[in-house]
Amino acid sequence: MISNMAKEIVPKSVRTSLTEQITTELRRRILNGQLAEGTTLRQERLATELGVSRIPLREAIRHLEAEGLVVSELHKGTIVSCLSPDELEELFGIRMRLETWLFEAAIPRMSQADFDQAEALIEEASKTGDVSNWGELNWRFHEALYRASGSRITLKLLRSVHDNAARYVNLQLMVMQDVERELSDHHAMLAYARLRDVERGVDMLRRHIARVSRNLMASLSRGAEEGLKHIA
Amino acid sequence: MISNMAKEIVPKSVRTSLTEQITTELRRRILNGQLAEGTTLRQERLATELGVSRIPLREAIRHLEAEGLVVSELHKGTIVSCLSPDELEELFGIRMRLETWLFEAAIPRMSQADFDQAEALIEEASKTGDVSNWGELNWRFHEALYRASGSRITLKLLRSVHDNAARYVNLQLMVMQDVERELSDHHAMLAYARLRDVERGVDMLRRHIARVSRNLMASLSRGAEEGLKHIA
DNA sequence: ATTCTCGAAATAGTATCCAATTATGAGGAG
DNA sequence: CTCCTCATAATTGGATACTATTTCGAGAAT
Repeated sequence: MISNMAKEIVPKSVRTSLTEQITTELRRRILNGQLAEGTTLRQERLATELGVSRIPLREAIRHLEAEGLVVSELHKGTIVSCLSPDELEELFGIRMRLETWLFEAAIPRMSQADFDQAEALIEEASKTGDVSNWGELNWRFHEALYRASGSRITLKLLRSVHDNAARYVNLQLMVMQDVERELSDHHAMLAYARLRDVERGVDMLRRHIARVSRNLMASLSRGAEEGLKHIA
Repeated sequence: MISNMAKEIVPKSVRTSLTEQITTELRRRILNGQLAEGTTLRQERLATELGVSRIPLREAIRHLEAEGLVVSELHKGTIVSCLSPDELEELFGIRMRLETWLFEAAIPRMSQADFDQAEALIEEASKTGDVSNWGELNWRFHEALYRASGSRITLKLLRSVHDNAARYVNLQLMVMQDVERELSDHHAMLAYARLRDVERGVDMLRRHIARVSRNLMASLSRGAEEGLKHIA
């Protein structure tokens, strides 16, 4: 009985398989740039480094492949995937269509707890100077805004979309000016949500996504020009 | 040289790993109902039956898990996932937002080959009496309509959404009347695309998705009532 | 009838081995 | 010097055997 209760101290929901832990770790490394795009994932090297065998490692790689973060080619191995500017823009197109939908459904249903959490996440993001986990905080803020919509599946899908884009967003210089603009957008969206103003809130979100996309694409093409200069 | 050419007779792109083959086979079984929702996937039994070892089988299962077709619980195994009516409706919501977007972008760019392929798929679907692969043909038709949009990522994502819904659509009685209505919708969408009439084409698609969703949900609630009657 | 215990069965993970393919690199032909 | 060839190393893909946990159900004890 006592041993049984002792077990329950660690609830089942937090016990995770090794595969899942490896997936999370590899995803983290890809998102923060530790594993840059194009890097090949060597099975034995990674397995040794992480102190695991190849079975859970390979399962984790398959999971990341399904998420689009890596691509495998038969007998050649797995590399961190590389998105073209068009594909990157496509991700923002998906965000635009799905997030405005969820936000519209969520605003009338958001609870005080939702508001508080979103507020806290803005706070946390404005305090931390660490750029490497901006993507994580950014996603958690957006998720907090949409969770009340109850759209579990779409949220899971959107997290993957955010993950795929976050690498490049993080990669951008992301000057402090940009960060502050993002934060002020977030403040505004939350404020409209508090007022239950669906129309202005959704419109704010729409312009927010459009601006982030535009800035990123502009930054990318600047980077491409720099690259050409470098070659010349 | 000659041996080199002989190799090329089988292009690299069609050589697939065992993991991929297993994934496809399991997905097929889930979609056609051979593996009903709630069924547990026994690793050793399946591995023996398919004549493979557990390594590629487990990788395939992880892939399907990422697609949402199965869910795993630590130490308990993997079962074919089960969607609630709300979640099913959510899938159609995603389709509505993303497919209208893609179709709008695709119509001005569709080639004669795209039209021909879509036409052929309608033909094929109207001839075959086999309901079990209606979902596959249905998806391939829609994909043919959207491919010209060039949105590779969104298409991949939508295929997964279709797969998740197809099980339930197939499960429905899907009386011949419904099938004919679907086919006539498809004909109309293709016709508007040929006319490059974006507005009417997209509107047709929108109503098409809404009707399929409505029919499915109605059929489900009828089924639930039947279930209650059966209990009583 | 309820609870407890124990053993069977399944999953999770490790270690090791082999086959198939790809990458590499030294050496030769032009 | 460059390009091609071919043997060899490295890597992935897959199979097998084994151990450790955990779940779950049958039967025993109360």
